[in-house]
Amino acid sequence: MPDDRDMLDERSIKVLWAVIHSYINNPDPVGSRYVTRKYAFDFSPATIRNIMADLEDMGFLSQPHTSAGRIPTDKGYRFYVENLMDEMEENVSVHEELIESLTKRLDDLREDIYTLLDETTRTLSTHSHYLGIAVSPGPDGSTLRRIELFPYSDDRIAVILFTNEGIIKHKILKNSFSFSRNDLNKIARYLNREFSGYTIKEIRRCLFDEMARDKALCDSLISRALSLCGDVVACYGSNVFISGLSEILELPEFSDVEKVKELSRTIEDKHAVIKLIDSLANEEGVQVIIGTENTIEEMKAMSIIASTYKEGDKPAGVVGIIGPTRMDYSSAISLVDVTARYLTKILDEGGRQWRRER
Amino acid sequence: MPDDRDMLDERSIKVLWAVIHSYINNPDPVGSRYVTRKYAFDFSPATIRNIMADLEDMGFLSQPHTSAGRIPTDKGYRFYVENLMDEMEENVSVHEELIESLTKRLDDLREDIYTLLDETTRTLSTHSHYLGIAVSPGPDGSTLRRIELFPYSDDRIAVILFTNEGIIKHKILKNSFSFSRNDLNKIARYLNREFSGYTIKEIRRCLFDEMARDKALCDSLISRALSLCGDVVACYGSNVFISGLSEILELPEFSDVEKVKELSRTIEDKHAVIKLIDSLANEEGVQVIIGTENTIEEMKAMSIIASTYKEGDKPAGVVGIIGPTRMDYSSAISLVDVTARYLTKILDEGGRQWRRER
DNA sequence: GCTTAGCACTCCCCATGGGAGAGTGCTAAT
DNA sequence: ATTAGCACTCTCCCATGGGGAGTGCTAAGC
Repeated sequence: MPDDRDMLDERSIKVLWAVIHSYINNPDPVGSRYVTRKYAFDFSPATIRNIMADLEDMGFLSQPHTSAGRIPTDKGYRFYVENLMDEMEENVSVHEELIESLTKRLDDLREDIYTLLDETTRTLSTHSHYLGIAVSPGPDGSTLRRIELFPYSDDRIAVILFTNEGIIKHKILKNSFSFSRNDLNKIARYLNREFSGYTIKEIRRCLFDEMARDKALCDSLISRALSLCGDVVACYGSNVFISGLSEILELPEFSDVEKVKELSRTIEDKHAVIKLIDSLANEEGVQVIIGTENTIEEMKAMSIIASTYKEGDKPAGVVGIIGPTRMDYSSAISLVDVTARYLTKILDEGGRQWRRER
Repeated sequence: MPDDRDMLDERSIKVLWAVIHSYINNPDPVGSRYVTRKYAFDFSPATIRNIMADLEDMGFLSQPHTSAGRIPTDKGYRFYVENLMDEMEENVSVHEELIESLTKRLDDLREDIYTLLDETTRTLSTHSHYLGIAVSPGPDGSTLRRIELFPYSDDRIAVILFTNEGIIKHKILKNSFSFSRNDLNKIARYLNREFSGYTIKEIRRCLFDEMARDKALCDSLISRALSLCGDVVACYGSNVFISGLSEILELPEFSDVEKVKELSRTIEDKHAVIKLIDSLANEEGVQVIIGTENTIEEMKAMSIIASTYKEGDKPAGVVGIIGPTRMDYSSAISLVDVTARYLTKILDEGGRQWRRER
């Protein structure tokens, strides 16, 4: 909202920033006297009071009750994130430490992205003291690298799926036919030739078309191969990783048990979380969702910082931080940014040799 | 403690049972008047008071403060679990419902034990309203069914491990040699011939012996095969699944946030949980650990009901429930019992055709 | 006209204290 | 051995009131 930006003079902006800055560090309503003293304004508390009253009228601040100090509204935080954060603060890059910690913890895991993401959420949460969250690539983020088949028991076969992103999925399929190992090798070769390099989503669509079109075509091995592939690809979904509950419980926001219950119910519901995060999956760079901007009722008191990590130049999955609206946006944002870039780099190194021109 | 049993006459036992029964349903200290009325004793409150005072002297009950009612001690619960539970209560088998729910949710998952166990904890927690917990088979619970190898990239190979318990582990190994697919097939055949049917732990020991003994023997393919196998087997560990935090937060025990923090810290530490559970892994039947009997400091206020599930007749992993000491032991125990048996059955059906005589 | 000092006012927070209620232990009577 | 009666203890709840922090408004000052 560039309008808002224009509505505020230098002085108001400074006051708004001071209130938010103070409130982020300490969740007490901020009073006029405190602002003048702590932030060394050349005005008396009375002047600051007038300014704060104006800011409240404009919707940037609010009062818990008459005769308490002001606290930022979601709109206030939004303004802060968009206009104030960078210019008011020299962005201290304490991120060497983070990168070091990421490197140390993640470097061995680059072949197994699920463990990798799980560890990532741990690192995010210990560094931010909020919830760390990660979503693994879904059907349109994962590119098939290879598929392997072999007999598992008399009537079952094992399918192993490798993707460029380092995801390894296995599935045991019950099959009415019994395939010889040779058959399976042939099928695997066929599927690899046909589908590797495509995303799971593309493969799904392709299978769908193929089957619709070629019902007549009855090369039985191929049609069996396709249906096999369909079975595996059908249940391909994102995984969600969240950690740091004990971190976030330390915040005064969660001294009320009801809040804790609400939060734990929400994050136990993976579907809700995926829905929440997926809307961000196609945006570039770090996304910030503040409080009520959120779609999930139980999360209206929380903010989300998220960014996609990529495989090649295609968005794969999402990493982020969930914390209270009173969040240290500045460091949270750079934390998420650095982490997403780091994951992208890891995937890049792992996937380079495999990426296929199309 | 058979001594205790003898120390208590019929009447005292009835009172003890009444106090525990009442307290389990409602966490208020139980008074003498309440006991006489609610449990239809033929004595006056004064008599009950005397009995309760005796029970307190013997350590079965305690008072939060003078002039409050009595609450059970851990020793009281222990006595209840060992002597009173079965005889005082007709064990209502509401477990058709549970089995149905297990069947519905788990039947499709029998080939993937991790998802299976995860769902199991969910079922356990929704039925008990406590925490559901499951530990997957560790090195001495898992029997190798099959090992598969194939090239993954120039300098890496993929190893897939199947166990009788339905565990499928994959690992990407960086290797200084480059193996041809043919080599890998040979190696896999060799390893399967040599090791399938043995537990991971046995394989570890065996590898160790072999390598020590046959350092001289330098059939290079075999020695490479062994070292390959060693790499995979080395990092084989148990997984822990826990769910139902939001269930357990509903209990009045957790109206204090400190308690919640403590609990969430504890269950976030998988190592501690494994340590806690592993001690039970070799016992038969359902185990009950009450409050301070526990080794972990933060869990002294909790009880654990756990049972091993088996593969064949060998204990594989553990399932259980974690709740407050004031737990509905009776139904928790049969819940865990039924669940463990069900898992055993599923494993049995999946593994029968594969079990190998030795 | 902007700024500020002064002041009355509002509202939260917390310590205090008293009363109701529940339950006990003891004693004396049955 | 059991029980009625009673004094006593302790918690919980609520009402009360003072202290403190902060506001809004008004009128005076630059």
